[in-house]
Formats: sequence, C-alpha cells, structure tokens
Amino acid sequence: MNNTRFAIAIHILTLLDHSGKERLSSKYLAGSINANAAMVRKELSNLNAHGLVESKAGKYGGSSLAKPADAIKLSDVYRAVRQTPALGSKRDHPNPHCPVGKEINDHLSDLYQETEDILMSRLGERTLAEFSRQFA
Amino acid sequence: MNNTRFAIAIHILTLLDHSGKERLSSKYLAGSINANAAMVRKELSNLNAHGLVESKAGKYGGSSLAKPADAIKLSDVYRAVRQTPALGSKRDHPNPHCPVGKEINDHLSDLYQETEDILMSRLGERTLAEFSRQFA
DNA sequence: ATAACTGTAACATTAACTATTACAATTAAT
DNA sequence: ATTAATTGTAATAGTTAATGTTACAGTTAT
Repeated sequence: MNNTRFAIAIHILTLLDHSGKERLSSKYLAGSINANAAMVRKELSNLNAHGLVESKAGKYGGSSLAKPADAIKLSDVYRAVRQTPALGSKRDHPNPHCPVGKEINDHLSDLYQETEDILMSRLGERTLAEFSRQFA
Repeated sequence: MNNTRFAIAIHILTLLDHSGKERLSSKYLAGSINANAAMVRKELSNLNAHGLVESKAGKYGGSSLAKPADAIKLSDVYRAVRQTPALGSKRDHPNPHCPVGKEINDHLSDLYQETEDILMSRLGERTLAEFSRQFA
C-alpha cells in the first residue's frame, strides 16, 4: 500500500466517531482531510460496502458510523482499503525454466500471506475507539 | 509498498544462495526474474549498500552473497527495499484548524511505527536460508 | 587488445494514484 | 411544488511513482 487510503479511512472514521450521531457531509470531511469531496464519497461508499459507515442522501444528509467505535477493529479498516500485500506485488512471468523462477511466486505467496496474517492479527487487537480517544 | 522490489530482492538473493560461491551476472539474474538487467543492477547496488551482496566488475565478474544465507534475515531485506510504511502514506496538510486534522498524522505515525515493528519482528525470525531451501 | 562485466545516468514508457467536474437521484424544509 | 443541500457515480484529466531502455565510462581476466 503506497497510497493514502488507510489514512483517509481512519481520518473519516475518527471524525464520524467524534461527531456521535450527527451526520457529517463529505464536504465537511474533505475539509478536515484536505482532499476532494468526491474522493471522500468514493471512500465512504467503500466503507459502507464493508459495513463500517452509513450514509443518507438529500438535504441534511451525510454519513455516520454503522456501529459503535469499539466494535470497529483496525483490521476491519485495513481489510476495507487494502489492495496489495504489505510486502508488495509479485513479478509477472518469472522464468519457468529456472528452478528458482519456476517456484518463487508460490513461496512468495506463502510469505506474503503469513505477513498479512500477522498484520491483521495485530490490527485486530486495536479498535477505532482506542485510536479515536487519543485526540484532545 | 506497492512495488515489486521486495520480490526482486528475494529472488536475487535466493539465486545467489543457490549458486554458492559462484558469481552470477546481472544478465543471468534478470533472465530468471524476467526483468531488465540494468534494473537488477540497481537493486544489487542497493543490496550491496546494505551489506547483503558483493559485486565484482569486469570479465567473469558478477555478484554473490556478502554473508551466509542463515545470517540474512528477511527483515534485513525488507529494510533494504522498504520505502513507505506497510499501511501506506499519510496525507499532506490535513486541516490544522480541525481538532482531528491537527493531530491525525502524529497518531497515524505511532500506529504505522508499531505496525512496522511487528512486521520487522516477524520477518526477523525468518532467514534467507529458510526461504531458499524450500526450492526443489 | 578484447570481451564480459559493473555502475550509473538520462530518458521513455506505463501504470497507479489523486483530483476535478458534472449531473441524476434523493431528501427535508418551506 | 419548489428550492437547497446532499449522495453516488461516471468520465476525464493531471500528477506522481514504478518500470523499462539505452548508453557508456570504468573494471578485470584472458
């Protein structure tokens, strides 16, 4: 993950937690994050698909958490935004005639998987509530 | 890390381990990886700077491991190629007038750091030798 | 002298990420 | 009903990062 999606998602969720039941607009969220409102809506849409936020259209619409912050694990957030493994991507088409090239991607897959498991298990021990309550 | 540098580095090191004392050329390595020789040399140069490989110029030159494979931890490899934290980058300039925006990057830094520590500690338990001996 | 290398720079290409604009659909208030 | 504020999403553009290529000076064994 070389992008900022995790950072944006955590930022959104922290703001929503701090706002309680009150819905926040994508424009407001974007203002705090310093990002474009349409991008924020895209991420909200993704977080919604993962059951982390709820949104309402129309005047006085906006988004709020879909469940209590202590029920949102940071691993849920990671799972929602993750695209490639933490250790990176694999190469396409290593040489199938080389004993190492032939097998490398299988062994890398195993290693990547283990690494993701470790990461998920650590992030599974932390909640949004914990993260969020650090703020002044 | 959304790139393939970890995969390339591991591939290189595995090949060098398998070749024992015999030096391998960047051209040969590139052939197994299916990458450009100049790119492979760039990574070799980086791995050399991190004390993992040794290279020799000139005819019959090439690269070999700088130390035994069981003395090379996968965390050494990760450290050598890592550019951004596993969880991604942070946003530039979140809103300093927002209580959340003002602090978010500090708290994200802490979280990212912890996550890197976990990763490093797990990868520190595994060696190149272990990885390398999986191959047929 | 020659051939096979490394190391590195400069440049080109491609892919990923981020940002912008636009607009139909929704909703609450008046 | 009309208006205003909002979501959701598509299309597109711009920017940055990753990958690939070419070139060549310098090194070393034969």
